[in-house]
Amino acid sequence: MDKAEIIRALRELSLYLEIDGENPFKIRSYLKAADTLEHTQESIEELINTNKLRELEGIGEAIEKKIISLYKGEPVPALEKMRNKYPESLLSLFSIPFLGGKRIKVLFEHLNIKTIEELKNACLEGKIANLPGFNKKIENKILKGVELISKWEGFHLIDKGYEIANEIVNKIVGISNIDEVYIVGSVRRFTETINNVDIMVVTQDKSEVIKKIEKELDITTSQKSDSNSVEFIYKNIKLNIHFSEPHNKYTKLFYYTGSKDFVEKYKFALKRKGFEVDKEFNIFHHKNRIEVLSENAIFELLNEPYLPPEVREILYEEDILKKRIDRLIKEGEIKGIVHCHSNYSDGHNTIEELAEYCKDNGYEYLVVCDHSQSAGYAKGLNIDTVRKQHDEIENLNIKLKPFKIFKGIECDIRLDGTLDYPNDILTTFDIVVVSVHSKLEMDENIATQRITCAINNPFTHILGHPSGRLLLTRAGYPLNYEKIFDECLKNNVAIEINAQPQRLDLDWKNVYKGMCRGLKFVITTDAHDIPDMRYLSYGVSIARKGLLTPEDVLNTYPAEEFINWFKKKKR
DNA sequence: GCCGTTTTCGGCCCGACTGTTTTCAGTCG
Repeated sequence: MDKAEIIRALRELSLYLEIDGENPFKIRSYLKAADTLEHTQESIEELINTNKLRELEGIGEAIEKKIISLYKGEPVPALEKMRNKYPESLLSLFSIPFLGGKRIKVLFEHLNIKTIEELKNACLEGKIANLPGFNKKIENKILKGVELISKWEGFHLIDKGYEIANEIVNKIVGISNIDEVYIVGSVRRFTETINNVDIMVVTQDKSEVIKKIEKELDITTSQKSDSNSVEFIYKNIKLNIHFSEPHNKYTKLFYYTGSKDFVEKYKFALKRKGFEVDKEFNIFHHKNRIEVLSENAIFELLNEPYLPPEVREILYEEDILKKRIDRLIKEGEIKGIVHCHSNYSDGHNTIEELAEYCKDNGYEYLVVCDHSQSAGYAKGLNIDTVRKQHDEIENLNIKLKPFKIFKGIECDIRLDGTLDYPNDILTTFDIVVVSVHSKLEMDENIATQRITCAINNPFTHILGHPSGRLLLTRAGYPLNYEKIFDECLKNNVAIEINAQPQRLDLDWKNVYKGMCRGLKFVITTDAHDIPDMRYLSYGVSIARKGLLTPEDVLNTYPAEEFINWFKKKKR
């Protein structure tokens, strides 16, 4: 087994033990060990061969033994026992809100419920309200959760899409008879979630290439196909391989990148200009096929500016789009990394390690934002720890000069809209990011009021992950965005674009709307370790989809300008 | 399960919400 599979097995075991009613600390120890392994740079081979597993936090004798067995592909008795006792499909029930190990066990033992489908039917028949640990309200909440999960079935986060798309490109690009390979579809356009990966292959020998791709990817079940595309399932994701020939690769690149509505709009515009467009997006003029030598050439036919894939959507006002399209923000323009967690709270790196990473990668500043005191689950900082952290930052600022570390905090917004520290502590931070982490079940009025109150707090600088959504897991609370945007403008508060792939919050459509109202943004990594820093590019893609330019994004500003923007605040 | 030790075993992250069981179990972040 490789490292990822071992980590999955440890987490699987912890879920089984939760159903089995084991000691909660034992359950947590497997999760902790999996977490540690995930955040360790060394390969699993190295850790085992140099006997270093036990040196890692949370890995003792028993878990070490299990990891070694898993690595060698030998059975782990504890895991085998659980797999024999409970069906594997039972674990999928953990994705439903309000279902934990205890209730899942009751469902299994009383009604033999093993799948989400069976759970849904039992809810609809009103069978679970009377079970021990359940009631009518919980039954309704579970049914609601099941319906949400079903809506997202088959969808994946964009990072998974990228990972799979790149893996496929790397695997097939060397196949003889393939001229070129492109990532197309929603992955190329950077939608936050995807339900398939689209790859376009340029070849003159389609049937031969299909066979070779099947062999290379070890997939044989071609689900359905037409003359241009073949559909497979690869690692649980729907994979479409589209084909083009060298002479029509750019029109097909445009066509398969989409979005569907965007392509339709351009097709219509071409027809209005006197061109003919066939089903495969070949373009003709007076029956003569036009040689299209780049994607840009399609835009030129319409005297339109080239639009990068991220903005090939139907949303924008034409004049706003045209004014901004040449100046869309680029990743290289980001000068400071904002909202990172250190090992003071639930991050895995020291502040110095984070700062060194930023420095080495050419950034000018870092804003450390650990969790505030009421976030006990994430080791939120009490007041003494805040002071200790500030001393450390001051010392590091002397050591690392001219690199600058700002004292930030991700401060919880409490249910009544107040912040999680008294004013005399809030005033010691350079940057206060305010976020909602708990009590998320709110209607639009309550949520808007709570967040408005936090925006109006004189110490607030940035509103963090505004919607509270976790993509494909949790919808987040509804908000009156117009009101929130206006309050931010009034109070000189910026809005975060959180680049974590499960958040991507603020949503790009709202980024566009906020930009139109004149809001300022900060693209943050919300990194909990150094590898998480790679997500910055995701945040930049969301900003580009929202048509942001560097002027709209405060962390493209040099350190002094960045911090001065917030000083305009009236206290 | 792990960890730190008074090296044999107690503590481990915890406050808040929910529904209803008026004292707590289950779940969540």
